[in-house]
Amino acid sequence: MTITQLRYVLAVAEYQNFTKAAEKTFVTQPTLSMQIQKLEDELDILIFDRSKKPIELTEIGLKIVSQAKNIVNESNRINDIVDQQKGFIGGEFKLGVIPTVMPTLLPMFLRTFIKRYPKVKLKIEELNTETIIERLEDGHLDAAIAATPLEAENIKERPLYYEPFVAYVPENHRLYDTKSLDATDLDLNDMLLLEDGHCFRDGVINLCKATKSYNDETFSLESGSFETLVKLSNEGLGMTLLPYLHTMDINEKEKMLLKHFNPPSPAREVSIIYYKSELKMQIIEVLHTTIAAIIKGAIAFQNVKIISPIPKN
Amino acid sequence: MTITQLRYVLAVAEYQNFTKAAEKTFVTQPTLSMQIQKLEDELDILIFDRSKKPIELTEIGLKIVSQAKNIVNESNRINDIVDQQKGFIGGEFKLGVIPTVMPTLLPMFLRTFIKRYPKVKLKIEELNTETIIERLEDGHLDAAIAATPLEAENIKERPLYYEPFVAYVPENHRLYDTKSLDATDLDLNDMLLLEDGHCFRDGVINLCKATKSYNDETFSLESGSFETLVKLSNEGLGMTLLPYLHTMDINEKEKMLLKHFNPPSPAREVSIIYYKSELKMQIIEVLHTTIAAIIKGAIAFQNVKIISPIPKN
DNA sequence: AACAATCATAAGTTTTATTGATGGTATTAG
DNA sequence: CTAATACCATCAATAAAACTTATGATTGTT
Repeated sequence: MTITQLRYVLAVAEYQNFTKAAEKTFVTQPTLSMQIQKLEDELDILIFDRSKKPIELTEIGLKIVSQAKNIVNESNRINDIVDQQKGFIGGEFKLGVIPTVMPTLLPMFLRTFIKRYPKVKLKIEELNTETIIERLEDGHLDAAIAATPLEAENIKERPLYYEPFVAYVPENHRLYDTKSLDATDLDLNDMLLLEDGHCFRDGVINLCKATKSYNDETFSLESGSFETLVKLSNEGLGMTLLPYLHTMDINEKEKMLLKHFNPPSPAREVSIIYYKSELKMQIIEVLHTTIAAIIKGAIAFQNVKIISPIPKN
Repeated sequence: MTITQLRYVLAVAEYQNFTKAAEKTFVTQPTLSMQIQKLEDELDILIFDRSKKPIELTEIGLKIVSQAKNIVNESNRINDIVDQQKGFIGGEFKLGVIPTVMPTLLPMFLRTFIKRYPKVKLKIEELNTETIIERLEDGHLDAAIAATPLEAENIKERPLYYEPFVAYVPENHRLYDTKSLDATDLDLNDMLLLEDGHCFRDGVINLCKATKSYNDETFSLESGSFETLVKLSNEGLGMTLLPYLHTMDINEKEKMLLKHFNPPSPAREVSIIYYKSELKMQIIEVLHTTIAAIIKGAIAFQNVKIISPIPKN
């Protein structure tokens, strides 16, 4: 049994296909066939049921894959240990970012980060929370930035900042003349939301549900970007909520229409999250430090109430 | 990096000597030199400081060894998984047993066990508790039978049975005429003990200390076997304590001199113990079942008070 | 100074991993 | 029903690696 063989097994298990797995592991298909057979011979069991299309794991194969992940993870950690000892911060690092954080946070810290840690080859991908968790678990992401708390079993979280929700209330809206705004004033029926799949949408729904009953079918208009949401709002289609950082780059006229909540303002917790194996922890560490430091200049400390990003019911 | 290389590193770290490590891993010394150098090159660090005699681990080498143990352990577990799936109970199994359990317990279960699990190649070694813990931690033992609780960090315990202490009181002893015997009646000053290093000795000392003050220097006579102890006792040199199972094979005349304690009788807890990695757990499982079942016929359930086998102070 | 112990190096051999070519089988499209 | 396709296994050849024996270098010991 070799670590290489275990890597091959993991690849085939993932792609359910020897040919694809071979590409991903940068060897030819016969190599995979032979090495996996060799392992199967050595253990005197079948890991894959090749009669099924696509290929399937056998009962014992499932257990072996699970253990193989352990072993491969633990062996990857040797490199981490060495890097840490050398004080080396570098190598490829795959970071996932949720859509509603991507455009505001990234420009703020990216320049600083790559200047400070030029040896880190950051690969950033915009993904929704669900996909992020999957990819953290299968090792396709090293870490991610998402709204928390997630209550995901194998995922650890380290909060970066707390971003208040800010209301954008157009002139014709029932709340336009309200001097002071509370979360309890919100009503899903006259509010514009992001389209399904955004955790910020779920956060807002949780926020409203917490205070009012609502009718599931009245969400009439939805969009994928806050920019569109603001424009739709200007057209008199309802108010909307924006994360604080997004309110910094709308124009002056529109800024007049922003209403901050009375403290404790509803807010989302934005964290760097990573798989429990804690691989590449040094890089996660410096990412955390860099982002947390930069955000401190942008969001003043406030009394906030964290809204869960997970859809309830 | 290969699992083999990691095994070599562990061997050299253990024996602090390439030549000896080579023997133990069944390869020649140049193989070790080359493979370890190759790993060091790949990681671009030095694992061993070869200038020291005997050879020493570097700072980073220490961390790598610790992680290598993880990896090797996890990879050994693959075989366990396969065996478990196959329902196979077999292979070499190294069991340590403390001296005061060895002669009574072993004859009781060994025949049954090897008959029931003929594929298990049991290697049994008599060792004191301290050595047992070391060997469990470095993987030279798979499990052991010892008096518990041990409060050893990386060792798990599963109690097998509770063995009462029985007093052997010769005719001239101050307690000879006592009808009912309590732990509080004991005094280290007129008692014969096993020589230093036996945990049964420590248990007895704990038992006495719990009730009476004592003088550390009065232990005048000590022996390595209960048989000798009984004979010395017959010579009028004091009473002694025996574990219950040892009282079953002394002669009839001597049996008259045995005094059982009033309940709750002081007793030792005898457990099967193993390293936290839980390798070869299937065999540990069946050992536990076999021994516990057999002992049930020999020791009736009693109200007992467990005495710690660990020397206090 | 000779010796022993111990690790490194070198050269040659054996073993293993990998590849490109090909074959067999099941599935799908025409 | 046949041709095409997708996909894994097998084979033979090659490249890479692991390992061995022999030997050298260094260090500490008698």
